[in-house]
Amino acid sequence: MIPGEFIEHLKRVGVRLTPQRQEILQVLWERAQAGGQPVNAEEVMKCVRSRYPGISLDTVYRTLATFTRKGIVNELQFKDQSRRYELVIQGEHHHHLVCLGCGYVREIAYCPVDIIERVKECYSDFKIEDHSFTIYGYCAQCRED
Amino acid sequence: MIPGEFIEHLKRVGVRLTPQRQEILQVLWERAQAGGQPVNAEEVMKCVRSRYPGISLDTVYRTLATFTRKGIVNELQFKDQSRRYELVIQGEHHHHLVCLGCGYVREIAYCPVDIIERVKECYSDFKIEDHSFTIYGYCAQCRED
DNA sequence: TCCTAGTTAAGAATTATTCCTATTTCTTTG
DNA sequence: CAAAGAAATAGGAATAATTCTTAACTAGGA
Repeated sequence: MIPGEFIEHLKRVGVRLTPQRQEILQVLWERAQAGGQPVNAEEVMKCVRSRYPGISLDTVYRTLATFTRKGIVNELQFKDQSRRYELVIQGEHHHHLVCLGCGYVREIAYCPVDIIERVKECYSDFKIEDHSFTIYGYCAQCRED
Repeated sequence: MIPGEFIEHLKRVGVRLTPQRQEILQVLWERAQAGGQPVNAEEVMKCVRSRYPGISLDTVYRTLATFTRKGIVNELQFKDQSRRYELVIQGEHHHHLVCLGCGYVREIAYCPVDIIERVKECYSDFKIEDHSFTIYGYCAQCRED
């Protein structure tokens, strides 16, 4: 999807289209194109402000939450204390390899689907909504510390 | 390990033994015995204060960080914003099933070791330290909302 | 017993996120 | 194309979680 298609999608699911939301979407899109490092709200605000100066941090948080609820954004929580976000590229699913030194994030294509299936069977009274799998460690640059 | 053995272990690795630390360890131990719900710092403080009234929240945080570094405690980060901790029972390794409604945590015995191995090969320049795997959803009580 | 490096309490500071409220603005409908 | 209503926004205050600062204290070795 390109930003335009996301916007179509948002309209369809009844999300009102404001310039703030469009700019936020644009930033997420550019991030995804530029290697896919997840962003936190603060970073999104800074990027958006270069084009839309008045935007408030609260709006960024609210919008990211809305996008997450509508399924076009993934909300990630790593060991550091801030939430990070990434655009959901349709047909793609991945997990993360996170450097504890510099915070750099790489995508892992593998997903433990087999375990999720097993859990679905064992705990049939539990309705699975989501899952996260993250590997932490040190990248080549950071390991010599 | 019983608390005494943890204390031996801490002494061996050069962690000074203060009454605060002993009480915190005791609380973690009792939690582990009582079903293993991970605790956050606030809860630990409350429990400890019933026996050691003066303890500060800061000490709890520092101690939990120390225990984590020494490998006797696991620090967990779920989608809610507070860190949770659990005693490391030797020879045991597990992941978590977390209810997004009530926050109840169940242990999952399975671990995606195969994927971790594959990642170790693919990204040999990355030194893996740790990993987390969490499944989110709604438990039987919470799913009827 | 004394010494000292490591530890603590208390409160201030920081960081991340959410809430409040008056104002503004999309979008629908007339 | 104007009006109305619901939803969204800015700005700042509030909350929550965690960390920092500093002076006083203490465990454990000499």
